[in-house]
Amino acid sequence: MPMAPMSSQCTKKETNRGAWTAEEDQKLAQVIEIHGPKRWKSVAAKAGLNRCGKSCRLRWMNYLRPNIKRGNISAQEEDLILRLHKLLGNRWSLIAGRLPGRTDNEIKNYWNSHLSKKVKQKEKQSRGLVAEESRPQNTKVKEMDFVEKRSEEGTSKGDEDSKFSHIEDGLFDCSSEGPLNLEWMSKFLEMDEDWLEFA
DNA sequence: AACAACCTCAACCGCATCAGA
DNA sequence: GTCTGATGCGGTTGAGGTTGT
Repeated sequence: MPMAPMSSQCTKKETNRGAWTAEEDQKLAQVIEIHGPKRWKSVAAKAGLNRCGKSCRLRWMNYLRPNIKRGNISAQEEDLILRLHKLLGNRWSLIAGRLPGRTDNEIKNYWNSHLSKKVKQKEKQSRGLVAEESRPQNTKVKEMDFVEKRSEEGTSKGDEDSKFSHIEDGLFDCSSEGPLNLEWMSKFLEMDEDWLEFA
């Protein structure tokens, strides 16, 4: 699939662009099997691929990596994405990290094509329902308050990450536990509003 | 059948951050 | 401390597929 002009990092020489061929995939997978998924520039060179390292990394991460699930996002996964997005915002890589076999790109695409519409619709509906109740606070508002509170305390962009750090690094970090227990995560996320209230 | 409008998703871009020299 | 290249991330694009007229 031909794309726009070359990025600055791929201008040095003529590089292949657009859709990957099966042959390219095979070459890339072979080299990564031997050398591992690092030093992408040299991986591209070793594989004899006329691709920039960035492109190879993306292809590996989103398509060739082992244990990648493709398509058919289950209702449970969808629910999890919705909850995690409510909690973390557009931090796709973090959300993907909690969904074994799913990539940030896939989740981002799924969100943009399916869930964002669903959420908007839901919001519209609930807005209509709660209009009379004049209830000013929903979870999102609470979350924004929390972020604002933190920024008042002098948190910068770098510190913004730290507002999640106790979650990410502690009880929320499942990376070391092998395959994620989705049920457990869903249950945990049921606590998200309580957590935001607490924060 | 033909065309338009819409949808999906692989791939690219630009920027931020990290790591090593 | 600074520079530079590598890596990672979120946003965006556009080809190809699907659906509607």
